[in-house]
Amino acid sequence: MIDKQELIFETALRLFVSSGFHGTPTSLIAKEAGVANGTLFHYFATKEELIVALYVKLKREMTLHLAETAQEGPTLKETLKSQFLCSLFWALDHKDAFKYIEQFNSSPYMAMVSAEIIAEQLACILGVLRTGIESHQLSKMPEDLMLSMVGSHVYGLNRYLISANCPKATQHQIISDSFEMLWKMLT
Amino acid sequence: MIDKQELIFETALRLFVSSGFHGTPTSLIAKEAGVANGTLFHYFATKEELIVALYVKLKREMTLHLAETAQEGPTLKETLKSQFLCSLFWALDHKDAFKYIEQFNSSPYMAMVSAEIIAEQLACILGVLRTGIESHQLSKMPEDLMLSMVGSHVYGLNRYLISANCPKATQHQIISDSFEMLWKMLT
DNA sequence: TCAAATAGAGTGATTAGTCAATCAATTGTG
DNA sequence: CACAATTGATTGACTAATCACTCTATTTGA
Repeated sequence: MIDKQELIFETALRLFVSSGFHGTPTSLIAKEAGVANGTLFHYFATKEELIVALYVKLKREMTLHLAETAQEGPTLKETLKSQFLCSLFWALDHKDAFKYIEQFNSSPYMAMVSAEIIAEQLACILGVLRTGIESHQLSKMPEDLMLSMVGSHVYGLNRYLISANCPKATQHQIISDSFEMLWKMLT
Repeated sequence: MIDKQELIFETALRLFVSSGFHGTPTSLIAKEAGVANGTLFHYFATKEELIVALYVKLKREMTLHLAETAQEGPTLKETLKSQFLCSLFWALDHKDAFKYIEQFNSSPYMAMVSAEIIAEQLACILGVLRTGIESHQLSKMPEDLMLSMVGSHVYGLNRYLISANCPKATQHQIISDSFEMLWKMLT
């Protein structure tokens, strides 16, 4: 038996990214997912609930992947680099997911995500940064500011990689170089 | 005589930022702007046209402000710093405009803005970066990548400043420090 | 006098969400 | 094992409301 909820999620992701929240009616999502209109509302009470649930799901998947894949290195720098690389590789493998997260982040729907959920996503990287600041390996600055800087760096680099569409080897080189830039910036 | 078009722009900005594109009907924009429904469509043929026109207008204002305010310094670093500071001060003074631009940037409406318009906005900063790369004062890397990095840095810092809501003096210190970080990263 | 600006009621299409009716799977019972 | 009983998933026609946009009449200003 196919998982209809998952089907709805996948279809919604694709449509929301290509046509926006407004531009995709729930009826179309249901149709393209091959389920009945009512089924969608069996799983999600409102369209808004679907939009938010999809965001939380994608973030969870990203965080989970990071937790499973990123290696704890012998030095702080290597640990951070591993997280950096894993995040970017995940994003490159999940372009739609990444676009959706960005779109959602700067939309008013973002206000509907509880602080706990947000904190849950950041815990992993926050731990590393905090250690770095405390041990004076990283510049002393507000945690949130550093989080914001690192986050923006990752997002910006990813946007470039998606738009530039260069070969894999070049991509890896750029990602690696970018990490060095980031590291120089943080220390 | 009050400028109704400007009134519509201001109201639309406020409502779109607080409720999103979908969440704000044109009828509400007209009502809150104190004009008739038909007047809105006298100035903008469609809702989409209003959304895009508002974006272009805000970007123009931002670019114009930068062109008027940023100083050409004796060194490349000082020129760049001036642009950096001016951008951030403008953003702090126009929080809604900044949020709107972000929201628009990562929405499918962005695809409706012509390449020329986008290039027009970037010309100013691009000139400085290009000079820097050519004169080997900045690291050698793709122009677009550097643009993306600088842009993200500005956006990320601004998001932090808006959320942290610290006193003016602290803000200025953080902005100044952040520029040093950015400079370290680029060289 | 005329064109542009403004008004606001009206319209047709769309859409989020409902609901009553099946269907499939599981569980309880003699 | 047979066979109700129960539960939750699924359907798709339906509706009430909304919304983008139109139309026509009126006003304004040069």
